[in-house]
Amino acid sequence: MTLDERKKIILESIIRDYVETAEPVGSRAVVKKHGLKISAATVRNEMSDLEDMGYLEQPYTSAGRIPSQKGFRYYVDCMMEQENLNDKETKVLLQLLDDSFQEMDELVQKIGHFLAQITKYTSFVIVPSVRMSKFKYLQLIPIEPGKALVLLVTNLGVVMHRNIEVPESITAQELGLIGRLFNQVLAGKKIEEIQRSDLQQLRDEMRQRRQVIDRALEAIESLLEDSNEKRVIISGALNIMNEPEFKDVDKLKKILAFLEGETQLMDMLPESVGDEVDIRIGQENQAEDFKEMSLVFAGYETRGDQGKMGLMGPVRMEYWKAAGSLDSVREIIEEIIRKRF
Amino acid sequence: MTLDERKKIILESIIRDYVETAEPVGSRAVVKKHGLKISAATVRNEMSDLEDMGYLEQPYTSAGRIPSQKGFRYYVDCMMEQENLNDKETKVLLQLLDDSFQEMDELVQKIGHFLAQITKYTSFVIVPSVRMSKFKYLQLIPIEPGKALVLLVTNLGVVMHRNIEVPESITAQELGLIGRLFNQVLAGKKIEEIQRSDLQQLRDEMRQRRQVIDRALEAIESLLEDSNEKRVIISGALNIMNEPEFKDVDKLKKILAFLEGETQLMDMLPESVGDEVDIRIGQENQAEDFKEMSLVFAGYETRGDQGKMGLMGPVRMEYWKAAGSLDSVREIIEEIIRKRF
DNA sequence: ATTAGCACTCAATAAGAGAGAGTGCTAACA
DNA sequence: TGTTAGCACTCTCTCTTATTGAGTGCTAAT
Repeated sequence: MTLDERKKIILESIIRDYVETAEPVGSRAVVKKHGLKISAATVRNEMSDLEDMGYLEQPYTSAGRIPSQKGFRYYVDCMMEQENLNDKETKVLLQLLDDSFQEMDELVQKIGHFLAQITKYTSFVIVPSVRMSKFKYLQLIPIEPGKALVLLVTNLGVVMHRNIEVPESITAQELGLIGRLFNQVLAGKKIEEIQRSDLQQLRDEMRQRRQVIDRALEAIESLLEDSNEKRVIISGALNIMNEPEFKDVDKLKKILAFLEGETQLMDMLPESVGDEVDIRIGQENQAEDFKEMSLVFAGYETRGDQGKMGLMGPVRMEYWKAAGSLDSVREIIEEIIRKRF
Repeated sequence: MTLDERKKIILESIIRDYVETAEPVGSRAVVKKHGLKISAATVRNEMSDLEDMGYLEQPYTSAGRIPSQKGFRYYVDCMMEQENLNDKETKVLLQLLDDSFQEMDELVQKIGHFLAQITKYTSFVIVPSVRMSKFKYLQLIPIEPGKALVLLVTNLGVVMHRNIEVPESITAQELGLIGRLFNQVLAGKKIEEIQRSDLQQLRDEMRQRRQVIDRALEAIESLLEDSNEKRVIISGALNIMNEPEFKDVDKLKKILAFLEGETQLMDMLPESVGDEVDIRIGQENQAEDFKEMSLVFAGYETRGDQGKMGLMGPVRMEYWKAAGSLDSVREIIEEIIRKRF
């Protein structure tokens, strides 16, 4: 389905206007705004056509028109030009990331903040799963009699730790030895591929310290579970409150509650995101409480798992800016990740 | 200033009613609710007196009365009986804390959740500062050529880590040695008391590795800064949305924005909290954006620094429940902390 | 195909009319 | 002297009823 040039101009004009003002747009406004050489009556006819085609709708007889979700979809698919970060914004981002950050989590936090701030929408960033990164180093550190610390470092620099109980009789040397053996066995393995069976031989060799090995493995498993849960970082949630469509507290509550249950957001996203920025408009979203929101998201590649990031706003959203920002940010941070990790 | 018995009953009755319904309370309602043996007219006279004294106010001529902030203050100071956790709630809490938690942060997170859930208010918990805990263990772990990990464990089990750069030439043995020397020098010292000068001798002895020692110190310092920033954990912020006084989005926004800037909340609290649960009603709060909220908070003692926790809600708040819950929770977690740390 | 003109529609706002809850005052009463 | 019944009065809330104005859809002329 393709529209003739004039209809496109009118549709775009209405979308731009509506996104800006959140008010229905009338035929006169369309003519004035774009200084069109045609009369309001002509525009009215065209608008009527566009409504019949489903791209516009009328809140009530004889109000102006607002773009339907189908209208936004058409615009996004066939007409929209992304608006990437401008020089100033890019500079801000680079400066932000220039300060040394310690690990992925910190980087990702900063990205989230930046996106929310620049677009005035709500951002989310999903930290690439530790599961996909590679085992680099493990150490068992005696803390006090009967207690030790399992320390795990991956190729992405993520450090995780957990306390375990060990027999009081065990010596620092022994713990050190066990750690080194772990390292030998697991070196370079993907974290998610670590299996108890990998350590079967080790377990057999060290009969009397089998318990410690098991505890360490349990610790690793529980670390992975924990780091799975906390993978979504949301910024600028309060920006939603500035949108007139959410001046109603009950609507607002639904959205914020939805965001609080972070897994719900994750569940809406596809397993893996392609090269393009992806857009979900209103009803296209699965979750019932999210059908008045739009979602713009993209993936970013890391050594290991793919990360995801995105922006959320009302259906009346500046898709061009959101998509463009994500695209620019992706490029910049993929570059940084390549260098750093 | 003390009130006669009947005025007290009437004040309490109005407070209880108003807290429950958020509506002005009339004289008839007071009589009915408490099955008083006096007439509505008499109550009206008493209410008029209470208004003159400043404990009640009228939204407009010939509406019912609502308690003034001064009224709440009087009630809280002179009449209120705390309502501690009941058996069921206590059981829930104990069960929640029964699962092994790894560190203070996790414990505190759970407490926060619990408080918010049980009271339907917004909770905050301030994690005791790492500064006050004691140095227990430090290790320098070689990660890859030119990079090492500084690992710091305190007596409260807090583990912090940070990457530093080291000369490529340095060996694992050397790093281990430096770590051990750090341990000797710093053993048992309060974290906040660690000074560069403590390590002067060490620096002198190890001329050619001075740089590594400096880097490690810098890492420790930056760790402390980081852990200072993130000390407030807020739960149940969305509960505020259920209060009718915040059905207006702008008011809501102010409060939520206030909570987002976590230091603002911390700045309102006294340095150190006494034995009693403390209550700040409405205007008594310093912060401009918080003058329509009330704050109920208490300290909890740990080995080292004092932690704080509290509940926030509208002025029309169930102070008895909030204060009682905090008191009970304090008792329970201080017990746990004594055992665990 | 385009446009000017005009009647028509419907939300938003304002103004007015009860209704109802609750008070304050007065006068009677224990 | 404290308590109470009775009643007029006040003020919000809600429900109607105009009024306004933006914007459309249709018709007829260009």
